[in-house]
Amino acid sequence: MRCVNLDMALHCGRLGLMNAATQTTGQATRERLLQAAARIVARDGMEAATTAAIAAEAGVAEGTLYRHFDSKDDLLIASYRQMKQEVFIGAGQGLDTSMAPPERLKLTWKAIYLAYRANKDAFAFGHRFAESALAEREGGEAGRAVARMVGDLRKAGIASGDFKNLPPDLLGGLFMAPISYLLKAEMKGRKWTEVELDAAADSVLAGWRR
Amino acid sequence: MRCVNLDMALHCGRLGLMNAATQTTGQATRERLLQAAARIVARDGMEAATTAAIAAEAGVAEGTLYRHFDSKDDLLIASYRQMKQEVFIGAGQGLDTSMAPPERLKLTWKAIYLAYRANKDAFAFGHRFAESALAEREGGEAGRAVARMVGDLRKAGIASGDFKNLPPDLLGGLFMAPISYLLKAEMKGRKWTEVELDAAADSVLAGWRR
DNA sequence: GTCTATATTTGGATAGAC
DNA sequence: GTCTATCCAAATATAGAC
Repeated sequence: MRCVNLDMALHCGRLGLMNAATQTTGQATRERLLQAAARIVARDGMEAATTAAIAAEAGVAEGTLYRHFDSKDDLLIASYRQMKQEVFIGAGQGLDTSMAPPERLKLTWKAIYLAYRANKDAFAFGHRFAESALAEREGGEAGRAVARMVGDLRKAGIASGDFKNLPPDLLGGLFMAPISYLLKAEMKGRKWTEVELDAAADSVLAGWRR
Repeated sequence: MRCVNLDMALHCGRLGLMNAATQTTGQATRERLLQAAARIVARDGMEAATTAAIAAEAGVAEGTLYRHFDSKDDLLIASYRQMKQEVFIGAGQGLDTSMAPPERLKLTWKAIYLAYRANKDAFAFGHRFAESALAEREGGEAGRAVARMVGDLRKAGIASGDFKNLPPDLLGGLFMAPISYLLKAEMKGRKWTEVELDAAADSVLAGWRR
């Protein structure tokens, strides 16, 4: 049972009655705050991510938040960076970079799509955060991993003569944009079949091909 | 000179000193509120669109807002619908539906892109609004015009044998997603050349082609 | 390191004069 | 229809006990 609000906190034994054993949970608390923030934004939007809501969702007191972060905004930014990191570690695993670029593009595209789909909360959070004014304070560091992945792919394909020689950011856009679009549709209830996903990957590939 | 804050309002003669001639500005005030809201969201994000900020930007008192809208949320929704309406009226004008589907796709794609680019505020506002929790209350009515435009195009191209027979929402996504992506990049300072835009339109077309 | 309690500011919305 | 003045609730952040 998770401690998500005051009532449940009673049952979880965390109402000012901590002993020496439970007091060394500093890192764990920080972690719970990061995840709580992401969960709330994903579920109810940036506006809903108040300090009170985040603390309640994490099962800690509001004041505790400020022991781990300087401000609410700092917490949200930290949460965003961590999420991006985790999703792309997952997506990058097991991708063979030695195969032919067209094939590799399709597999990479699907891998990123599936990584996000496996964690829709992460995607919803990321999207909402990115559209908020807070994104400007983040500095864009979080997106660098994606850019590198796509950039490597592009180089290989241009070298092999498979892909158009277009700027990396343009090809990156043509690659990532449909992923976002399809995932947003999924969040609204649309279920894409395997065939449709494959067709989408084919279309992205067709857009890159010479 | 526009009356955007209290100081300027002094010079514009609107501090409780309205006469018979200026009192019949009901519709104009409503209009200014709609535009003020959009401008603030575009510039500083949804979080910045407080009743105080909107009223100040429109050059009216905070209380006046509630003479024209039931709530702040209603005002934002109304503003969003009006913006979508206006942008797509602009984009749809002068498009020849009798030309060959591939050519027509490219021109339509560019027309929508340019319509948004001509009014970046509208695009920024639309995007931020769409990612907010408020979007769920809007009902999706605003997007129907786009769906129809793309749907007609798809039918013509399938009939002529030019396009793949994929679901309308999938093709719609492959069509619209790059537009959003490229515009967001422009808002961050990237300038797309004519050649690059044409290449992007070609890629979208390639994705639709059989 | 966490909690409770509280200070302070800001936000949405209303009342009533003109 | 608009303004001024105000109410009330909610939000961020801090203080101080344990």
